[in-house]
Amino acid sequence: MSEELSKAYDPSGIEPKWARLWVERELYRASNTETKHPAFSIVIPPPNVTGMLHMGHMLEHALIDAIVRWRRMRGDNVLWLPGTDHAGIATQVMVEREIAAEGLTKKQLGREAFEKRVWDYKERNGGTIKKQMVRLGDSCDWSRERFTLDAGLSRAVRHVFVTLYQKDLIYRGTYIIQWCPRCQTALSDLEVNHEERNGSLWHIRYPIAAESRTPNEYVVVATTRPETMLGDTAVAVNPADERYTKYHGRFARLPLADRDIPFITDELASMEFGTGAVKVTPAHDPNDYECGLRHNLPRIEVLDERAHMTPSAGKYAGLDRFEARKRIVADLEQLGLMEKIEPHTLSIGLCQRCGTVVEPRVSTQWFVRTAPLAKRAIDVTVNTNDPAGHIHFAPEAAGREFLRWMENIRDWCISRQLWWGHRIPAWYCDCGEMIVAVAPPEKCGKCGGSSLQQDEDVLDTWFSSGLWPFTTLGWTGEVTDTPDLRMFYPTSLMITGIDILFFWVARMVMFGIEFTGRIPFRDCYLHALVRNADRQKMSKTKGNVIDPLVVTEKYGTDAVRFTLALMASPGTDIALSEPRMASYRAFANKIWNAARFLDMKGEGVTAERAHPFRPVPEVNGKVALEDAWMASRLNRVADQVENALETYRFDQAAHVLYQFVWHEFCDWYIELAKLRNTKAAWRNLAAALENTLRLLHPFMPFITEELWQRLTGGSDDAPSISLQDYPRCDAMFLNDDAEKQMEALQEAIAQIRNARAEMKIDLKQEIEAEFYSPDPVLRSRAEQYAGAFAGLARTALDVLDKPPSEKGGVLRHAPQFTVRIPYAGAVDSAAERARLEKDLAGLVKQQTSLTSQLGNSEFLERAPKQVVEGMRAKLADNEIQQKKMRESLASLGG
RNA sequence: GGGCGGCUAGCUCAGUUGGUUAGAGCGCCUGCUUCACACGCAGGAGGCCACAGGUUCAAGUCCUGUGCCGCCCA
Repeated sequence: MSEELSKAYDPSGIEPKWARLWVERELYRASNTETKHPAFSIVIPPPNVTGMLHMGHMLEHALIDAIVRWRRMRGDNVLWLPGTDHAGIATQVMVEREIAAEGLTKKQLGREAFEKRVWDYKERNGGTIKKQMVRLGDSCDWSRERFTLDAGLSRAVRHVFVTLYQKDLIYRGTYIIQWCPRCQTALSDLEVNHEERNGSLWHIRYPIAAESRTPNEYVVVATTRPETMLGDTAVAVNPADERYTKYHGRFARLPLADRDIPFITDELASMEFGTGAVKVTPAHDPNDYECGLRHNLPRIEVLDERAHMTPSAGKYAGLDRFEARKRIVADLEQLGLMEKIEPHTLSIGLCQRCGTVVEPRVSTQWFVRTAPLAKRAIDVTVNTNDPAGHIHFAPEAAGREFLRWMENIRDWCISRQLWWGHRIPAWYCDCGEMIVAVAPPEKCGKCGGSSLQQDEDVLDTWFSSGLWPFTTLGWTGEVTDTPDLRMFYPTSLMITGIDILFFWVARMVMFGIEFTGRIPFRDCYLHALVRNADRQKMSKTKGNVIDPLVVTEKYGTDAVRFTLALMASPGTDIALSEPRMASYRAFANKIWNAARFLDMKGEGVTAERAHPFRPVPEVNGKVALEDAWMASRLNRVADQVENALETYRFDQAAHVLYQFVWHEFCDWYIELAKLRNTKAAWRNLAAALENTLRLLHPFMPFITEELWQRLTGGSDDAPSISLQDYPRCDAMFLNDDAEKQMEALQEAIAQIRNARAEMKIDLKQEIEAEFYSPDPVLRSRAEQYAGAFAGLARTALDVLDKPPSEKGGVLRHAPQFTVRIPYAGAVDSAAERARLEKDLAGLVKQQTSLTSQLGNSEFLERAPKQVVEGMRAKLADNEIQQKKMRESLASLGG
């Protein structure tokens, strides 16, 4: 190691350097020809090309990168393919805003010029994500970066569209759809969020039409949307509702519109809701639309694409929908037609993108017929033998959610009235013919005319991202076999947010099976949302956003990554807080200082020597207990981390590593090495640290790289820790005896420390203690490690070969040993007594429960032998300890 | 309205197929500049595992119901 390490870890001087070098050296370039190692592939959930990374991305990337680095170190041929999404509406809105600042609208600009502006915008802002990902150390293969509007990917989109159309899995039709009056586009059902709002239920009198000849006769309809009444074309009552039987076949006079509308009988009208009579507005309500079809009702549009009243609304024409509502309600009151107004909570649909209340609207759109596609998607999740493969979801609840949605799937509206995206490959001829084709047709196949207009609309962004796992590997529809596809498809794993399970995951599965005949990924891990410390959703408007780059600068990327991994409990949102990140910055600092300590000792380790950790013996030819213990612990930890990562338990993996590094490696192994101070001690310590760094690397890539380079010196053969072997458990090194003996010694030291603290004995003061164990091996270990007691507990240990006979002082018991501190002078007998009594009470409680269980014949018969034996042993220990404690109490007097 | 998940220490969360005195981090309390680290060391306090029933020799863990919180779908 060259220059000295700073006393405190400062990530800012280290992270950018490695971030840059990892990319420059192209360390993470995947090979599509190598066959010696299994391929492991993962495609990035493409962020919005003009966006910035938020905390959710950082979580996602921390998890992906952990898996990817781990797999790579295990020797897999790993591909993490990066890229971005054109994000239709989001991007278009940004550019619209930009040109609005210049006093322009997109219509004034025209389609071509507008599209050019968006591309300009993308050029200016499109690099941010990549820069951020590089900075965070994401180990992806930048040579394979993709964008959803790349030529090949666009070709694929057209091919898929045309193919589905030919198979009648895409159709064009006029239906009622979700419409955002602000974004001026159709939306899929998924893009509408429902929210409970306090509204009103207006009870309006609809007079019976003049032919009834009964003056002032009326029915009351209850509605949450009075402004749509001008578009009513019927009043529905339930066929079973006897209250209204007399109106069957008759008409109501629609107030404010002076039209007669028929009474119809339809299940739409619930006898329990409102008055049992409902107005039917087929042009503006999905249920009414269906009802209108059943009864062949006319549709009268009274709201236009901006949700303003149309000329059909008579004197209300031109008014905004909410203003129209006010006027209509006022006018009805004026006319004495408002029976009553009840408060009512209702669920309203909001545009996912802009929050505007959406408006159901009848229009001609393109749809994907999803049911046939969903069938296979269901099968690959429930059937392990589907020829397309089997997808495994984690956490499992996500898989169940996926299934439920697939089973109730509805057709997908895919056309969007935007100018940014994949334009629908359909052309219309003046003769009325429609041509759907991958390439622009030259002339109409029916009339031969060449005046063809391409469909104005673009496709839902999720349509192209649904193809992402294979289009990014070179699939275009015409090209279906590339070296990348052969090597990396189906991809191994998808890690993405649970919030886009239906938007994206569902569509990838359907498209993947339909077009490649195989599942797009084998495993799918759905992560939860990142919230702030108060469990609030982060939002710019609330101003409670934690910016990943800000906290990364403040605490270091490794600390933030580690926090996210540790908190990624399956199915639980992450309540991210700064104190938490600070504590893992402290963890990084701890690691740093452990390495710094070794650095000061001048102990480097070469890579060869450390693979795997094989402790060198002391000069007497024996491997020291703590070295055998460390070897055992390292291998066990490697095993636990591997199991955790294989099941995507990032939290467990991180937790195990944290405990091991801090409370075993640092608290004990380093401290013992200091006391031992032999060449073997330092060499083994360095080698164990090297192993530990490799174990940590997937979670804390930067600090481990920096320290590993310093520790090993690095080399051309070993340019990065990220290309070293990941430690794996070798059962040869597992050593239960060594672990048990170390634990006993640790426990004895802890007992003495505790006693000292209770007795308030200054640490500078050395004391004496007697140690006895019935186990001769443990006695000899205690003798051998007297130095540890001296160094770590400031205690001169006297190991006895029979239980302490002297009275007085303080006795501490553990199942394996007894410790007596004959330091009578300082004993606070009242406190000691209280303590013993408390412990004793605990033991008595345990004894009671144990004896009652062991006295239960059914327990003895039914419980496994192991459990019974364990309890017997426990009871024996318990009784011995109680006896010892009673003696101690007696010796205290009083 | 339908479905799902959660409720464990002051806070955020673990807790394997039911098995012996329920764990961690942060925070809190006490004492420490012990020559890697005060982003630290040592010690400690703190829990009717939401509530009520049930199954079982044995329940934080399984079942039923209730309450509260959250999410998804309509």
